[in-house]
Amino acid sequence: MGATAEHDVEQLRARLNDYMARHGLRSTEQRRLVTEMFFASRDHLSIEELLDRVRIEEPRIGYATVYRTLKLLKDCGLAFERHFGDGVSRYEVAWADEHHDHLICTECEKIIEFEDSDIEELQHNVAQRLGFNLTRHKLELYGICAGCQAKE
Amino acid sequence: MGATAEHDVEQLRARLNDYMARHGLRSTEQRRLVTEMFFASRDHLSIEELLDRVRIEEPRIGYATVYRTLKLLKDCGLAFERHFGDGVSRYEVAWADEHHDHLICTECEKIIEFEDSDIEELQHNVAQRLGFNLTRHKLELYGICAGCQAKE
DNA sequence: TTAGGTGCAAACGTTTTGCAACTTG
DNA sequence: CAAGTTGCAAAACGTTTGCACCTAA
Repeated sequence: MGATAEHDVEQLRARLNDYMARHGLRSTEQRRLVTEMFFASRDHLSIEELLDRVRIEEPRIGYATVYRTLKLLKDCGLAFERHFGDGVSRYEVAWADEHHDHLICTECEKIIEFEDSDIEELQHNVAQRLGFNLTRHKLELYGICAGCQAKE
Repeated sequence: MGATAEHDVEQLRARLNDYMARHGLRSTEQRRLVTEMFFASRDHLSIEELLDRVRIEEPRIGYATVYRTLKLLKDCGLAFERHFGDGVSRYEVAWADEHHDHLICTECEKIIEFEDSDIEELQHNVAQRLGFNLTRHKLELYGICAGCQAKE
């Protein structure tokens, strides 16, 4: 755990607990384990990848639990679900202080995250012009990364 | 068929025939039917919707054929595959002279297409800055459309 | 004590594949 | 006639669900 660029995990826990309390949901051992593992992840995890990590600590967890827990996190806005072309759903933590889009290399599958507030502003303009009240967006750029360009 | 805003279907056929010739693929009755129905579509078709349309003309076509034909069209760059959140893949024609993104109402599922060259320019800037050679992108804006806002 | 959660396995819906029969070039 | 294509049905895939048992509050 470095000292820089830490996100506020405590805030996520608080938001989750709040949501669970409001909905009469319970804080179980499995749920805590799955959410903590998820909050600690830095990637775009598939259910299976997350399950693998969780099972290191508690091998008896079934994957229905992971599905259900991620659905919960999605519902309370703490996880985003992404689809990058292969058949699987991937999830990433919805940090309160961060929004980013994705730049994906179609050769090596590397995924770079970026933020561009100019683009976001233009998106809001477009939506407004067409009468929409914008809630979220998804921007994915596909191309060949510098490394793969050099290899060719 | 109106006189305005016609796309060049002939060009699509030429590109397809070229691709098939280069890869030793054959022009069958089914393939022609599926591709023509697809080229004539204006929407984001699911496999099932396309199959329904095709079966009006030729009821004996199986859906594996439609899947395989759309994979072919995808491979030669004449069709784009889209995922809008429900489980199904949707396809749209990759017109050479057109590019657009999507604005999706999360209430009524209405999909509006738009183009914004300013956004596209910024996308290219971002990609360039990160060393990528951009080949395509996907931008989806989600929100509530004017009609659904009024209803609430 | 009871509403909610878990783990398993079966069910689900979409997509892919193996194969024998058929077509295209 | 050789190689590609089709239609069917079965398999595969990721995901969801029903249920009996368990557990947090």
